Amino acid sequence: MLEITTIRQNPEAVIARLKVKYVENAAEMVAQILQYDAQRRSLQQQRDDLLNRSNTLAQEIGQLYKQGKRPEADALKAETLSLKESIKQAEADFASIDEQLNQTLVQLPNLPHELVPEGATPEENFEIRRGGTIPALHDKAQPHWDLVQKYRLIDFETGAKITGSGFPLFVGRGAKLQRALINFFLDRATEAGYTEYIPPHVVNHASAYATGQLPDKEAQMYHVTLDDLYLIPTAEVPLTNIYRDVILPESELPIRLTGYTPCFRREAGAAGKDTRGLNRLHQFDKVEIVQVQHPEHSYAALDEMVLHVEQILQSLQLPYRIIRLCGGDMSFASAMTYDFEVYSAAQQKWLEVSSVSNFETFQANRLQLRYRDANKKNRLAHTLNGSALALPRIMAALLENNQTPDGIVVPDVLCPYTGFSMID
RNA sequence: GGAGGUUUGGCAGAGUGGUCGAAUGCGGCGGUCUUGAAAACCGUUGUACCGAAAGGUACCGGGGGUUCGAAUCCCUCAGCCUCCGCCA
Repeated sequence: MLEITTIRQNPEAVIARLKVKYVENAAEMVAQILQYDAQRRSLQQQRDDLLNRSNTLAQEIGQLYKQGKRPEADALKAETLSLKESIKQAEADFASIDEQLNQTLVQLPNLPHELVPEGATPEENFEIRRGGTIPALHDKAQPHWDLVQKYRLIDFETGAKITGSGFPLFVGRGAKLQRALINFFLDRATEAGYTEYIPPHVVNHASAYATGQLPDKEAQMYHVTLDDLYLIPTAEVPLTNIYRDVILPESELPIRLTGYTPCFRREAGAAGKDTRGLNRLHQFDKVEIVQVQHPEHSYAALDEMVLHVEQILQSLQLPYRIIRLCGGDMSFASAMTYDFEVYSAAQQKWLEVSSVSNFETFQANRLQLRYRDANKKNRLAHTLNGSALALPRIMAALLENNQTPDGIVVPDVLCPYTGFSMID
């Protein structure tokens, strides 16, 4: 959520920035917000004046009672009766406009950073660089969904039987390889200074709201209605919410967190689209990295996170490319996002395996995550997060790219984790 | 799941219908003293919104109610603790 003061101080700049994200009705929304804001302030003044009068009267009545002046006190009570009605009305008016202001405000996306390229579709994203080499596969190379069957690594059918499609069942060396990747990613993150957490996999309404999953993306989450809890779509939600309603001493910044969790996504409306094999699942594993940063250092931190992810891909020897998303392709809450894609050689496709974003104060504003600066002023911190990394598509690319006529070669860095160097 | 207790400022802890945004202690910050530090002493020390300012308003776990007036009384929800039950 944008800060109301930013909009109040420079509405034109806000509208101009939102154009980069192709928000068509930005001008209308901003105008609406400014109008609500003005109304809200005037209504607060009215309400506060009435409350002030009521407080004064109550005090006077108390004094009069104390002095034994009952009749005088009772006379004053008469005024408070009508005052009560006005206060009730004033409070309702204020609450209603406050609610409307908030509802409009949460619908406004974050402002993109000035380096974000203008563009509406993924075609207009900006490729930063590439790394690794695309392997030349042998004649009988297969896509991963055939490989996992051939070597009995993942059983999609039984997963579907137990739960439904998109819930894979990992088996034997497939399970071991998955666990190896999780441990490998976590070790890289903790070596880079991230503190490891194992958070709850289910969150309440307040947490889902604070990181922006609610109210807009409710359909993306599995909802446990009996307890009004949500299965996490990403570890970002519980990890970032550790710092909800927190004021940090400036000296504690930056904060670096990591955690492995399964992620649950309903993917409503995505049925049939790239859903073969591991490409798109309802449950998948991911290691997430999160940073809480001083505003002055958040973009350096973003670069650092990009480098972190890049080095992991390099050590796995996967061909990758890094893309800076254009305004139209960026998420609602992000000010700048880098996507990582790896090349899945048998599918002959680039697959998104990580997304690293700086949210600046957008998320912190909802979280009420602040730090106390040198002048003892509380300021919103910057939050960043990224996948490091999402497992399924890494697994898909590894299996496809490393297949040989004799079996699938396990990358060197993973062998200590798997205990085997070849799947045959 | 049942019974009881509890939830107050960074922490500890008082307050049980009016002058309480809230005593006191610790911690923090500033100062005096000191070559420096400690100790001692003095001062200061919550958050948010409105306002040019003066000042105003709200917040004592969340929500609602009683009352002219609620941290204090009532209802309700949640967290924590203890005992019982169940259980990995």
